[in-house]
Amino acid sequence: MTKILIVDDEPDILEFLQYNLEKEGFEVETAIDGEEGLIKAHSKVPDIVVLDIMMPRMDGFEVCKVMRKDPKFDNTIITFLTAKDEDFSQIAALDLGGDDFITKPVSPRVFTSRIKALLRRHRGNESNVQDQIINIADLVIDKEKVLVKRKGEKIELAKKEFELFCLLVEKPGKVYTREEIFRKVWGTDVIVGNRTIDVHIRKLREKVGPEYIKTIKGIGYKFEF
Amino acid sequence: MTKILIVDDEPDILEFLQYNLEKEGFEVETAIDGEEGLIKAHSKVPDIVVLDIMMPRMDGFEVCKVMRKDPKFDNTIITFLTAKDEDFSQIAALDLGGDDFITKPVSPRVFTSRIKALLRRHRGNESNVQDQIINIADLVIDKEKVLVKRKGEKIELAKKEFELFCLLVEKPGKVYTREEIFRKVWGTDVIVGNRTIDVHIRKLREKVGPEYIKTIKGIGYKFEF
DNA sequence: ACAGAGATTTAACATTGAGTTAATAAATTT
DNA sequence: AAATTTATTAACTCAATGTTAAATCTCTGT
Repeated sequence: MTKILIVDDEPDILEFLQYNLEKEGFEVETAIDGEEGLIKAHSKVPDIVVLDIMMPRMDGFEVCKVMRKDPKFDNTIITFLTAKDEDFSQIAALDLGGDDFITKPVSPRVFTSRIKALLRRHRGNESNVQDQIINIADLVIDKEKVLVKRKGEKIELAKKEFELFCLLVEKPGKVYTREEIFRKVWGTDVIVGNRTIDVHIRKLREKVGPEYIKTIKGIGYKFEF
Repeated sequence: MTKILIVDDEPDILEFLQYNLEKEGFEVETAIDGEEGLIKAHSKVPDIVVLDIMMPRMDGFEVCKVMRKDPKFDNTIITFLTAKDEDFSQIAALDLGGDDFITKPVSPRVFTSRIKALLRRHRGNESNVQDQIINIADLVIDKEKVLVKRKGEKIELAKKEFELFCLLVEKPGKVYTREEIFRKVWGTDVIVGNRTIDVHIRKLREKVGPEYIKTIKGIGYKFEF
């Protein structure tokens, strides 16, 4: 399901856009100002954020700037809503890392088709891709690309390391016993010595940082942040 | 969808042209001066760029000159907008690698039909062609011509090589397993030995350069830049 | 149908590095 | 402090990948 966050200080517009997008099957969140927008962006990690530029408390440019610094939103499309005559803002919008801007006023048909176009352009199809990307703490784990990013910095993991890390990350806090890890990562038929996991855990701690994987002595390991 | 970028310093003209072209089903981007034009050209890689000549910050000639140096825009048509009396500029326009010029003022009907004519001349038909051209890193991949260009230099790939390369390029970063590659390039019915892919990858690295295709040991290959 | 050229596949061998082991040190529990 | 569990390190192993050349297949033009 594609998540869209709309941030605008005019309740009418919010309602109008939300109604139309939901009719098209999108999952819509709204926020009434920049600060609320940021908070919601962090909790939901939407696929697209639509930002009005002029807003109280924190304008759209600020929100975009903050978001673009956070690698958590590397896979998030940012679009601005600009009044037709604010030409200046259109340049700024792209400079700040915005992907597009939509000029107000806009018809619902144009708006939704614009959103769909953005999704098409940015990814293969408008859904079922984001599931492959886990966003947690200051990490982005992209299963399709077999890649972990920490604060935007790419970390390359070997196959087993990646599989092990995914296992732990997918249930944060859950403690996995060695037996469980062997079963799920190595499979039932392979038999390896019992120091093997330790070595992999060590490499993970070395590569992604020691703070994420915690040892529960006598039981196993867990992902924590 | 055919993408058109219009660069002009008069907002009225932008709006006027945008409105008319969008009505005809084109995807229109606009920019208010040469610099913004260049930025947008780079991010969107339009099929046609319509450049006003006299603009603040960077004039149309400059923009054209910069674009024509970049092989990324080899498949982009550049058209100038000139005032009726500026004969001198019409010559210059073509010398600089422009494909056509349109004299202002212009009626919407004339303008859109002119654009369509350019598309017809330059390619088969007015749509569904540009999708066949992928622009990434310093590569241009033209599916119709079955041709890869690196920094403007032509690289001829054999059929299978080309198909394999396209597969990887179309989702940059995504790691394709050997099984996936076999299924998508060779099809389900053909069975070939397991060194076949390696040999093709080797040839690709030899022809287009070793830096684009990366091996993820134990998993597969990915395109990266 | 045939020759020739190029594309594709196979096979044989070389190389690499992920995964494992084993030996030892450190930490924690009893 | 003895026992148990985990961490660390470096060396080793082998399956996966890289490389090369030769064999086969597929076109294309005559």
